[in-house]
Amino acid sequence: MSGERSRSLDPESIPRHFDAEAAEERWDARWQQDGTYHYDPSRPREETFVVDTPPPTASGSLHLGHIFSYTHTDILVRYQRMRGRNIFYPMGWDDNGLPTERRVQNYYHVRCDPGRHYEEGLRLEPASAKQRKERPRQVSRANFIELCDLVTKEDEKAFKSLWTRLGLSVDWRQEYATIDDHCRRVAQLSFRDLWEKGHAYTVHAPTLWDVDFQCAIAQAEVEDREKGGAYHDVEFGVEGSDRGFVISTTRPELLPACVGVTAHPDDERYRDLFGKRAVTPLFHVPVPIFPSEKADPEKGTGILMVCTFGDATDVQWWREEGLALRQLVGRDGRLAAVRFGADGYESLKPDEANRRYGELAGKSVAAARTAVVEQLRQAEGSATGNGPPLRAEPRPIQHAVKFYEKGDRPLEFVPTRQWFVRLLDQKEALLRKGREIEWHPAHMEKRYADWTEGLAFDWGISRQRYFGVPIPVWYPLDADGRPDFDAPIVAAADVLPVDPVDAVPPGYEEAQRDQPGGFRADPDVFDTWFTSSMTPQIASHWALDPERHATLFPADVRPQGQDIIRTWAFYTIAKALLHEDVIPWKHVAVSGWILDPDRKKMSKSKGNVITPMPLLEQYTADGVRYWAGSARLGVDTAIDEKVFKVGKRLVTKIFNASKFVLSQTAERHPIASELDRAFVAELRRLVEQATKSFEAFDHAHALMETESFFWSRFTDTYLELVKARARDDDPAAAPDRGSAVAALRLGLDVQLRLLAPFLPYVTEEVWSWLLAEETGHASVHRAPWPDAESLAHVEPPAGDESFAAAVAALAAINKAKADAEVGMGREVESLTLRATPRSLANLEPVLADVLAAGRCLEHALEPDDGCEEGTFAVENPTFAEKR
RNA sequence: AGGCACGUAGCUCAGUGGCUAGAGCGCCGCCUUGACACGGCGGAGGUCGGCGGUUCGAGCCCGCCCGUGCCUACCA
Repeated sequence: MSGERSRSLDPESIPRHFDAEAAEERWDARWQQDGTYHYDPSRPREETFVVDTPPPTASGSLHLGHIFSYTHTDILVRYQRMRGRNIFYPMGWDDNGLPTERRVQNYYHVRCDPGRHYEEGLRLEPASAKQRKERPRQVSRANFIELCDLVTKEDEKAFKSLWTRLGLSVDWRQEYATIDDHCRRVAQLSFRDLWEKGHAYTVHAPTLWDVDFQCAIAQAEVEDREKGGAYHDVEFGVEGSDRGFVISTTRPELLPACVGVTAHPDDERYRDLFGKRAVTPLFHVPVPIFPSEKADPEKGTGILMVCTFGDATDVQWWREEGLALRQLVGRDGRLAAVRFGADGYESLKPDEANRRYGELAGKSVAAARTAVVEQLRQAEGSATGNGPPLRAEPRPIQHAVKFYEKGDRPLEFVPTRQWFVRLLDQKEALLRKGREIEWHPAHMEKRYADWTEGLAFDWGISRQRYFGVPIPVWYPLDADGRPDFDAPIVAAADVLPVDPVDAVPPGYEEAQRDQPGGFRADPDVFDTWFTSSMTPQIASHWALDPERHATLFPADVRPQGQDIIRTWAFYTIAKALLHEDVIPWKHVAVSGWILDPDRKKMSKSKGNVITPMPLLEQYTADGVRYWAGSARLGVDTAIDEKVFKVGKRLVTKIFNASKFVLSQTAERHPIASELDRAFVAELRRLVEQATKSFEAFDHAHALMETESFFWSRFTDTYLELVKARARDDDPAAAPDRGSAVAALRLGLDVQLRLLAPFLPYVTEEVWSWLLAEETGHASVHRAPWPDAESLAHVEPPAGDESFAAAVAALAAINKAKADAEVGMGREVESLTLRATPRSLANLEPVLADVLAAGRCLEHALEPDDGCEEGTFAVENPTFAEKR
């Protein structure tokens, strides 16, 4: 050896405490400036790792759930980056949809009128109190979208600053918003492709309808809510007979919309009625009585009325039995004005029917219900002539009612014209694709499969909203001005994105808009999922840049929450299937829920949302990331401040231990002492385990193993054991000292790399002190992930047990000091170590380090076969006086 | 009602059929040590939800039950 000394850190140059907030700001700026997280488009697909980042709802509130799942993704990404992968990690903003619409309507006091044309240069100020009292200003869809853009830009800033503070290693050059031109183009191209392939169709049919938003809803947006209701027992008559029967209904207001009556074919009570006609009370409408397997003899009275439309089964019966259509509930949720006795509204007593219905028309569903019940109660003479048609007072029940997930009133089935994507004929293919994808945890695939198997409707993709991607379609109008829905004009690929309200279809002129013989624009927009189901293709520039698409699609991983498996994951898989018959990504990583300390799911409606910034300030970004990183994928996790605290403690410990290790200096010598070689062997096992865990998408396990090693194998043990040797000034001890300093530094280097994906700030901070220069890797986040190979230059230890023996012997000495209630720094004048001969043999090559760490002056060894293998007992210790 | 997951120390969680079931926090006691008192050392703390089965051996596998969460179904 040349006598050259290792470079070292002047501990005086390092602040006493780690200023995390300053470090976060400094490193965020530095990473941006250096392009540390930039994607390199020149590298091939095999070296690239593509993340299909969830675009957060820009107008949504920030809460801890965001931190949780996005941190999981970032940890995985940072690991892959250190493995040498070229990371494609974009960020999108999901800004179209209802939440933004509502905010913009309030903020500017405007309403969107899709029939209007774009006003160039329209600039609005936030509405004043005076303006709010006036009628809202009507603006075109394009202007409305501009306003939405303005508002969401602010929300995006808030998210971006949170993501930056949290240390997400996103490439901010790859940013998109689901309403921007590029996303609109991709969504409309998607529609074109589906139309050309025959997967998209338009039809006028009963559809799930929200009466407040006056908008169609897809199956995936429906949720059940337990609501109070009541069974109303209502007597019906039988045509040409003095018989009657009683049905039980929870929706008496639909009585005037009754178009049939059904019971189970085997039900003895009603068998003789099949084929006859029932007569409804109050309205005296004769309706067919037919048998149906779907009627449950156990429910209610076993016989029930079929209305247009009370529920999904009514829609089915209506189709299968060819029943009449009496659509009373309108798009606004109020009963329409109709006349009984007129075409399609047969009644045996039209005058009475119209008198009664006149009291209902124009009423909301709820108000009509009250009114009908009163009529049923008051009406004279039931069919059988014994009392009013309401045979008993309503019996309250609790039952599930379908709601739009963002809605306030129950959904209705209303016949409207909508666009659909055929999915029912794709179930098998969808299930196959689901099985091709690797789900983490694996059981999440079952959720997807369950949903897919339970699919009851095709995907309704048109929405009667404004802030969304317009459906790029016009309809030709015939000589009477009626649209031909069977021959839609779909905009050509090269004019996209297009708003058909402003653009004119080929072969027409603007003057022909809405004129007989002219054309009419489709005023609707796509379901927001229609766009967000394209996030992998949005990033890869599908259908626009084949070369980029080939490099970035399919993606490697889709991180997401379990609540949107049936929407985002499902629709994304469907789109990739329908467009290119491929899977959109190889892996899905599903994060669990955040639960509040009472184990309730955190949600805005429960009011138990925790905002992340105060936690970041109190526990540092690394501390918060530690909390997220310690939770496995798919496992629901309670918010527990203890865990944040532990994370912060780990950050502090890393800071202090690094300061110590890097300030040691010695002549350069190879790692040759037994304890040092034994430590490196332990380190090597850790590297193998952590790598294996990461490869299995188990970041939490990798963190646990690394953290546990750091405390119990490094700072509490190895570091204490070599401390004295690392500072030994005796020239004869130079090789041993050099070995110690080299091993300490290697140990720190490796552990910093293993912890870097979890704790990017503190690891980068201490890395920058010395290791950046020594290793030639300016950022620990671009340094290679350690592997067994990188530790192969250190000779394996002579014995497998020497490290464990050293740790156990030191623990025994520590315990002797604790028992004697003296400090760990106290010198031991003499002691006897008793252990099995084998344990003593294991201890022999590392004994000097143990005695130095225990500050033992005189010692004796006592072989004893009676001892437990691997343990040491300290006997007759005598302690020096306190210095 | 069906499905999936979970149930381990006071709390939060590890645990690959194989020694006496682990960690951290919290609790108790002790220690100013030279990287760190934002620290260290030691200790107490368990019927692994219950019952049965398979096995030489079960926290782990199988069956039933109880509890929790979620998904799906349930609107007459």
